[in-house]
Amino acid sequence: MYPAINPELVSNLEKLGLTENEGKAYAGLVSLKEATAREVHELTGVPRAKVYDILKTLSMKGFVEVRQGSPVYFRAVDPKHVIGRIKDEFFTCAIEALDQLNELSYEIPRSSPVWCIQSEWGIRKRVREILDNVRDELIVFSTNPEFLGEFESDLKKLEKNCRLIIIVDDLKKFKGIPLDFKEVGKEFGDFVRNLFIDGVQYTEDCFIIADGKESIAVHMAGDKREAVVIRLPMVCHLQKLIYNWLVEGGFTIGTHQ
Amino acid sequence: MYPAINPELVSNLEKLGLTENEGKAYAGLVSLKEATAREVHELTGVPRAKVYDILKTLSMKGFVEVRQGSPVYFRAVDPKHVIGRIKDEFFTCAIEALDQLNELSYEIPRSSPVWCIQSEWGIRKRVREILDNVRDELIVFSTNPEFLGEFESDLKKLEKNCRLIIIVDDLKKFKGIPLDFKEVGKEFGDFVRNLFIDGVQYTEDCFIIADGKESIAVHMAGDKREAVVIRLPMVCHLQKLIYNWLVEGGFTIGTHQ
DNA sequence: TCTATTGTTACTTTAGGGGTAACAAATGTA
DNA sequence: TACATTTGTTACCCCTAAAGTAACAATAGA
Repeated sequence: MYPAINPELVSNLEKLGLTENEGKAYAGLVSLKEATAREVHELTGVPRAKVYDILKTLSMKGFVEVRQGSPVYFRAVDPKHVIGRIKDEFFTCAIEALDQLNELSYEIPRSSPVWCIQSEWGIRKRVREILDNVRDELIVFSTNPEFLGEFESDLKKLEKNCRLIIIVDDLKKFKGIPLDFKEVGKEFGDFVRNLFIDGVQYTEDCFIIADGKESIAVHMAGDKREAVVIRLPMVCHLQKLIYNWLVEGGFTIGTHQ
Repeated sequence: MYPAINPELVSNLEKLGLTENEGKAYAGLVSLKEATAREVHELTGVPRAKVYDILKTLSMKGFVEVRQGSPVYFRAVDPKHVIGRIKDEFFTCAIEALDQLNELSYEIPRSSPVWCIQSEWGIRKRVREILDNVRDELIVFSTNPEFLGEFESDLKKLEKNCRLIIIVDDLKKFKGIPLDFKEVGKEFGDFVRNLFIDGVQYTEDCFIIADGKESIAVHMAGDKREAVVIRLPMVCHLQKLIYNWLVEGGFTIGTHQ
């Protein structure tokens, strides 16, 4: 059993670029002040056949001084100098790398965290995922009872587990769904039923905000369904807007069972 | 052939602790700003099967941000932050290692670069090595013609190739050796012939200074021969002392052929 | 439903570092 | 001078990490 060199020290020296045996040998020499290779081996456990090459490598790195003779004596260079040298080289390297990276014309992209999903199956799967991950609160807005009806069972479960708010444009359309609904004011209802963007009519099948963190907007663009997933920080803002609409816009409060 | 990421940049990032493929992927992302895994693969050449795990590893290290979706998009964290983080961790490690090394009670050893040789053959071999390595100047002092005579041929060669100064305590003793000698003053001669250290008589068979860099002192301690090899910086000082002795002490100048 | 793309897994190869045994050279002793 | 001991070196083996490839599973789009 070799008397241990502090394993943490060896680990730190490895992080600084030395191999395990180099770290042991150097630490051993620091401890012994001046020593033969055999003494370094006996203290540190570095194999005797390896210790000569390792000390030679350390010498070539400038971390160890050698006194030729038989036996050869080795002496550690002052740790302050060794660590200083390692730090300097690392710094030089870091600055150079930073310059090279900066030359790659780095710019933080400004695009918000938005993804488009264009397949029907993908949209439904993602909606279901979002519903599955709700913890505290879910806000739903819909103008399409057929689409919303697909998630009736999911929503029934959520009623029990979190604060569920479902807002629709027209209560009459959703009376076949056994859930509690709120209705937006007529003005807003008319607004969402008459959305045109670039000559294409949009209808908002579903807009969901989960826990104020993530939202998905499912809409028809012309005759193509598309979903957009949106994350922080816009979502919280949208959430507040919708709450405000609830309070200020005024709308018929009705429920169906 | 993949469009190369600057190999020097990759090498620098490796020195900073990233693997080769991690460095390539990170640099690729910095260059692309925001990209899919396939785009990173196409730019950098990192194998497509590897690139997902590598980007995930970089993400866990905090060097890359991930936007979930299909496909997943990746974005590089600002290099200034990444390199700053790496430097901070390295610094912490370096300081800790230095503290640990200092706890080993390191002291620069004060012993001068001196080695002892105790075998007759070793002494002769080392003297011969030193004579073989002379370039410009050799200073020899001796009180033992038998010992000095062993190196007559070596010294004859040196006469032609460098500045050779041989000083002896008594010219008469060395007349059988075909070399030019100088004789020390009587006072010094008496001194070296009557050296006692710890009750043991020392006789200086030979003292050699080669090129002002290395010296070997061969002496009898009692009835045991011993050699001491000495290196910088004391040697230059001794050399100057001897030169001064030559000039100031005054000694009979004689030569034998 | 089929095709293309994305993402993952399993396997192989290479290089570097660590360990051991044995040998050559040097030193010390009788 | 010969022998024993110590010093210093070489050859070989093993393991791990990283890199590369082929194939498969999952997902998205038409």
